[in-house]
Amino acid sequence: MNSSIIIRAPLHVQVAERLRLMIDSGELEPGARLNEIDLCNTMGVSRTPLREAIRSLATEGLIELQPNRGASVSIISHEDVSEILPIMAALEGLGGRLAATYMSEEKIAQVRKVHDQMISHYQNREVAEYFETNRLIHELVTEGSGNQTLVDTINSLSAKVRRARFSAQMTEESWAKAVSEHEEIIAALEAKDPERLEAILIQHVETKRATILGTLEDKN
Amino acid sequence: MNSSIIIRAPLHVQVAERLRLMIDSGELEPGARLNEIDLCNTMGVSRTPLREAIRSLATEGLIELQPNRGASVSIISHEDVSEILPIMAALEGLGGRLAATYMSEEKIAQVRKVHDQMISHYQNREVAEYFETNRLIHELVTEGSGNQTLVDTINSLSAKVRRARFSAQMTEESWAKAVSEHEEIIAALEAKDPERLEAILIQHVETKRATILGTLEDKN
DNA sequence: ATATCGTATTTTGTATGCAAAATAAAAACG
DNA sequence: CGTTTTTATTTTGCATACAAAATACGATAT
Repeated sequence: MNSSIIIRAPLHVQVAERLRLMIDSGELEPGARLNEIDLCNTMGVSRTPLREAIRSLATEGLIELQPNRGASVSIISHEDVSEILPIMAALEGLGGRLAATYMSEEKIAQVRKVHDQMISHYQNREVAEYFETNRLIHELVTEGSGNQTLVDTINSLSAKVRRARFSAQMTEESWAKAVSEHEEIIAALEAKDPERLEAILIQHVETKRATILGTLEDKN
Repeated sequence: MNSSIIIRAPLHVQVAERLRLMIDSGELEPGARLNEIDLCNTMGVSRTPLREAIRSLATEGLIELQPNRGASVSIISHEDVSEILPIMAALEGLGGRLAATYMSEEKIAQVRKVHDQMISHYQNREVAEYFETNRLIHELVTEGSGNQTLVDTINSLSAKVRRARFSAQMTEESWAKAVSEHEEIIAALEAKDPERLEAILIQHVETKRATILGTLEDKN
């Protein structure tokens, strides 16, 4: 009885993941057309699984389909970000409220640990590491809600906003504000104060909104 | 110059729509396996577009994929509904808040009209018509937010909950409560009171949750 | 030189074919 | 008989082939 059977994911799933990565990393820029044959060659697969993957990403909204004209990486506009952020605020707020209620001590301690790392990265001005730990904290808090549908929904929206690439434009001032809000987040979480955590997280997204919309170049 | 070119949707889109309809109507029951060849025959298309459509619906969550074992209509569990409804509450609340702020007088009047129809259907105990007008009101309010991403997100979640088919179990009491909440919804909208509309809509979903979870049979 | 038309090439859309995996059926064994 | 093993059938996964649409190119006319 071998219970550890290796089930390798179907090609269309692997391809979808790889495409997602290429889009997220910027290797495939917004607006870039996806030539099926080229992608098939670089990935070493046939068009069938590639096209299936493209359809998936299209329903996720990462890719746009034009009949008989192929697919292209969807362009995230100023307006899109304006629409998405209020939704994320509401959802992160909900996530925080639930997390403050249901999260275990161990998980909270883990968030605290990552939080301290993030502060350290902030002090050392290690931008990439800061953003990664920042992202991880939000992920951990959201997961702390115990609501997987919520996690998935937020991740889907978050992936779109991330592609706007506003990060570089962050000022010293807005950065400091974000960090101070994070101090409040961890405090509310440790105090297990749902209403407070919800309010802070909503405010936090509002700060993010101000930062992004102040600097985002609309390429439409 | 013919500017009204008829662009017929790609087969995989048509197939996806048809599958969505079959799932929503119950023609394809939760858990039902999707035999590719059978579906190809009934729809008169080849496996390629069918499979592309299946992949799309899978990423939407309407269908579940098992590697080498095909696709089946995903089963909406008690737990899924418990996860989705708080999210819908937050999002409908947000939608209402925005709608109360931005919705035009004309649009509000339109909602009032449908609301009055709904009340009439309620009084005549016309269940199907009641549910349809009810759904339409929520759709109009959400659309009144002017946030298309929000509309799409809510619709996607709503489609999943709808498949739980709890409607028949609605009691006279919970029905009356839902109607009375709708009176408050229309009042808050006409009064253009964002906070109040948000609060009522959140409460309204909570009422729905109580109704559903009290009656939903978990088939897992 | 520019514009327009027609042709060639590329690219996408759909169907089909083959291989591998899973399921069902049948045979062999206890 | 029931259980396992073997074989056959079905079903899915992936690749390829062909058709239709779109794009690129070039020739012709103005």
